[in-house]
Amino acid sequence: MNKKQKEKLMVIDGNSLIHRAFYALPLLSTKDGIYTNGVYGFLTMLYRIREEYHTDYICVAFDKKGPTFRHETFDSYKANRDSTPNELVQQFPIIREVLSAMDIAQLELDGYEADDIAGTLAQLGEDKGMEVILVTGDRDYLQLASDNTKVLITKKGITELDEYDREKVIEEYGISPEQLIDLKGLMGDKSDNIPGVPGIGEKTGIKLLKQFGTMENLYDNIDKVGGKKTRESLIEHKNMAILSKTLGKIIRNAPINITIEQLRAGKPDWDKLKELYTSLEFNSLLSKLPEDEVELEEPNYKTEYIILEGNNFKAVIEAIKEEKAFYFKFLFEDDNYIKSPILGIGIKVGDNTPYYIDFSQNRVDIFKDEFKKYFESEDIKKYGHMVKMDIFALLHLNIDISNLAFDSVIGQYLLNPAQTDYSINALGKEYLNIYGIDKESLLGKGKNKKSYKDLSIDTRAEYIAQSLDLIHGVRKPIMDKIEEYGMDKLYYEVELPLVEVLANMEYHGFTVDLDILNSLGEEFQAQIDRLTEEIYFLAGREFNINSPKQLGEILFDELNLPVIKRTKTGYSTDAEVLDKLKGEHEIIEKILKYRQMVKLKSTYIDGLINVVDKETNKIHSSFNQTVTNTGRISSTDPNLQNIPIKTEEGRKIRKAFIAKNEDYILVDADYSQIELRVLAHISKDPKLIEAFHQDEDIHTKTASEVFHIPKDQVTSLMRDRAKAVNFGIVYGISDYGLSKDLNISRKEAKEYIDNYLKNYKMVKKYMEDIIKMGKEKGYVETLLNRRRYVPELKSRNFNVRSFGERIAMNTPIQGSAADIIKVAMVKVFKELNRRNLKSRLILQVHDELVIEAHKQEVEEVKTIVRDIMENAIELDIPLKVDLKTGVNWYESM
DNA sequence: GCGTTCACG
DNA sequence: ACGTACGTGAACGCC
Repeated sequence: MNKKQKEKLMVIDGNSLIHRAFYALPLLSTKDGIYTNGVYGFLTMLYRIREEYHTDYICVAFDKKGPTFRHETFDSYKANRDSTPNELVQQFPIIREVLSAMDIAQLELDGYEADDIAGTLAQLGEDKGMEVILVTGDRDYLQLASDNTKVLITKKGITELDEYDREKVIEEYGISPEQLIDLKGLMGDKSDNIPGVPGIGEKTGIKLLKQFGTMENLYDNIDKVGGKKTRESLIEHKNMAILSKTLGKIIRNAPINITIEQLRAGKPDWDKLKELYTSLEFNSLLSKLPEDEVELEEPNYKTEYIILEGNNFKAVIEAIKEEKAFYFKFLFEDDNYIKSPILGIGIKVGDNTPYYIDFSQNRVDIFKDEFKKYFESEDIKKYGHMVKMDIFALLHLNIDISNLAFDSVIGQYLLNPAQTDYSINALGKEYLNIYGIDKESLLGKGKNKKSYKDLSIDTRAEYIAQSLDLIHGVRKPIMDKIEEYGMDKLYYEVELPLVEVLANMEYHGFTVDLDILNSLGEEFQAQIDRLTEEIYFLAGREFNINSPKQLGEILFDELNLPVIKRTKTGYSTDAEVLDKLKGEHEIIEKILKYRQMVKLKSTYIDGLINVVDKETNKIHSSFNQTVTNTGRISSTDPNLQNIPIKTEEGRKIRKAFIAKNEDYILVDADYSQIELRVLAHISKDPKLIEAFHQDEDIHTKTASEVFHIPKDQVTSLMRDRAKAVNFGIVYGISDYGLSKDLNISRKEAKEYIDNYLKNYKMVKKYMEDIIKMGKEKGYVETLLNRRRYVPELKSRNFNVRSFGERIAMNTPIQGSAADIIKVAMVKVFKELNRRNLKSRLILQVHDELVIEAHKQEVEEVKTIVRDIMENAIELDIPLKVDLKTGVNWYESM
């Protein structure tokens, strides 16, 4: 069957929500005295709801002024209602204007109320097989709840909503949505002045309906009603009961003249909305409007440039010597600089017009002859953007850069590590309001995307020149902020020098043995083939085991295994679920094994073989310095930071990672428990500090504290659990997370955590303080003043806020550990160079460095690396490094 | 292009 | 009452 996503319709009761907003908020007004609290509250709710429930169709229903059929049926309907206060009446036209600007349909109907419109549209929607969402503050709507219609009712205030479907109504009231109409007939409704039957309230009403089902059936069997008084009242007020039921029933077939298609969510008039929000002084809503329109995206900056031909470099070189600094940027054929030839270079000095040297016709040699010494000069500063690319090019040209003084990407990353676009155009927009030449308009996209080499030399020059102008423009504002935030040390001593280290790691690469990868691949493939047959046999048919959807059908529809968990698209079949199903069917273990093997084969065997340079047998990963929110480095194409180690089969892949030739060997240095040591230092917890000074086994120690038992009686199960507790502490603990990890009850998990925090009191205090500080300042910091902003801490949404709290607890720990190893990397790199050693740093895996060491240098390298890593940053606890050597990465770990 | 799953620290 | 562990990247299915 075609399971197309159902279309969704939302109907909002305008009157109800505006009333709710008006009474929930203080009487706000603009400086001109226009009351706005109802409008503001309504719009806040509207934004909130639309964020959570994305619907294809939306409309707002209003009550029509004047009498309705209910007044005609019953004179005193709503007779006791206070009239709407004038302060609120004024606000209705404003709301209507805003809704028009949003292009949201508004419906009203002579003789009917908003709920009748909602009821009718819900019926129409359900008939068309849609999912309907009704939003109101009026509990009478619950009679409309069904399997396909959800009713959202405002709880207290304006921010929280309860969601009801048929099941939830039954759960809460014990009777069905339809029976709520009968209930209203029996008990009446004070606010609408519907009388009902005197003496019958909610309790009695529900009891009666549970017994008799409907009001009609109740009267047919009136003798069976227990309680003399109730029975007599029912008989006496039978007419009123029936009338009340009629009044309370929401109409589902009102004569509305509209098709659902007309309610499709349209395109807002942004200018009009901006004008309205400005005049209403809704500043928080202004920020929800999209940034200034696309029209400004046209380039608004004209670049000048000079193309250097022949041998006339005198002017540039004089300027460089005079200024003692220059901006530079290489142009590659395409963005993948690791594989791509170099096309040319741009150079700019101070405010001067940028120069461009194209490398066609061997002009690269001329460039080298003229400029190498300035790149290598310690006295001349170099400024750039994404300088790692440029250093990569310089390494190709055998130029050894000195005095790198600015990289705009690195600067901006420190100012805001959460940013995703650090392109020079993005920075130009942010700092200079300059909209530069768009790369896409230059090269196109998709499969017809051009390469820079398809561009004329003039276009190449203009493009590079503009980048240089922008780098020049953003340098000062970025550096001012770096200094203002106290991050200059982190910038100049850690991040900027690290750029060169990473470029060298990428350039050098990690050698692999393809024979080993190939033969492991054959082993894995044989297992996959065998498992595939077995799984097909056990399932009774062939299917795509790799498709979670098809696998779900086999397991839960055909084999009828219990459903443990669902994803938003269907059954979940992840390892956690399969683990719980292990005892239920022998197919489960086969699937787990199959998944593991497929992962190893496709990602690590085929994936790695794909990226090996077949000339040199080397893999050149990219190490990205501006991706993570915490300060860690990431690795792509391929990711060398997640090569398997936890299972023996996977771990064997590391046998393929080798030193470049027989004169070399791998040295692997990893920090022992760096994050817990950092926690000890930051929290200053005396017990934790003492434990590390004694070099105790920290998980055993934790187990003995948490389980109140001497260390020599700690079992391996206890140690494993304590280890999980320690992880939890580092991640920002929650009993739920720990209980899931250990497969224990939340109560038990909470006991572990409480015990931990009772023992490590300063850790507890750290957790509380860091959350408080993060909330006050808006960000948290690492040991070296690296910042991460945590706006989530101020969220009113519990989940978002809790997430913020875990970020606040975890980031200083994870980020400080990242600071430490970065410092160590820079120092190791410099020291290997200073001593003119042949050994090279080739990989970092968060708490581990891999060095390809010359065999004659091994002992020296080990001493250097240990010394530098253990003393990278002075802390209250010792840092400990484990060192191993081996002919491959399997042996050296 | 997004969702699910799973590899690592 | 709420309902998740922190940080990443790649392969694959599916639309």
